[in-house]
Amino acid sequence: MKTKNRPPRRRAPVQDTEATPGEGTPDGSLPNPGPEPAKGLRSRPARAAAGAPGEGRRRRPGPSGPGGRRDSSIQRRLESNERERQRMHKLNNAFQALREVIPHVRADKKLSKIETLTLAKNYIKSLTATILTMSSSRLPGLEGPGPKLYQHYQQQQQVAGGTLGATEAQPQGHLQRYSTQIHSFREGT
DNA sequence: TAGGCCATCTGGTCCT
DNA sequence: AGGACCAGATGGCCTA
Repeated sequence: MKTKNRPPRRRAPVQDTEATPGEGTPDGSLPNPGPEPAKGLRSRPARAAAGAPGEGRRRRPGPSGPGGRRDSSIQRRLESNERERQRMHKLNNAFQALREVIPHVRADKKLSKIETLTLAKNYIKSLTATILTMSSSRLPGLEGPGPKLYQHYQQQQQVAGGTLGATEAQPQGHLQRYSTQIHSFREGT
């Protein structure tokens, strides 16, 4: 298993190998805003540096076509890139916040995104199972939140799709699955 | 070196 | 119309 506690990386500022030095990239984070002859997709300098290996994999040119982009179009694209970056940063912040509330063993190792989501899902399920167990045991056989909660839970499980296995449909299954998963992460599998 | 994970760019589509 | 969202593509970093 690999560790994922790398320090946060930031992609090296794009320095267009094709762009004329001194042009564009006002903050270093922008790609070749220069007069790129608009292959539509050739904005990544590394791509060009790599000799455009995926010639056939290129996406088709944008609406502007092979004729090149106008300055206003480039400006809009750069603004869009910046918004997308901010959006992804927010998403990553949310992932980090989620990591911090999920109990897991490998405190020294950063959970990957997929691990975070998977653990969170099973953690929620295990908490749900715990609540159901506690509430139903407190008021056994009497009208109270317990039985209703459990009925509601079962309904939700059915609505969630019949794809759930028999074990999955039972509260105890979630606890077991979650603890098993934590254990597997600890083992690094 | 291969594979996993990630950041970023980009064009298309959906939504307000 | 403009921004948000999404998915594909690509390259960098890191570990086994």
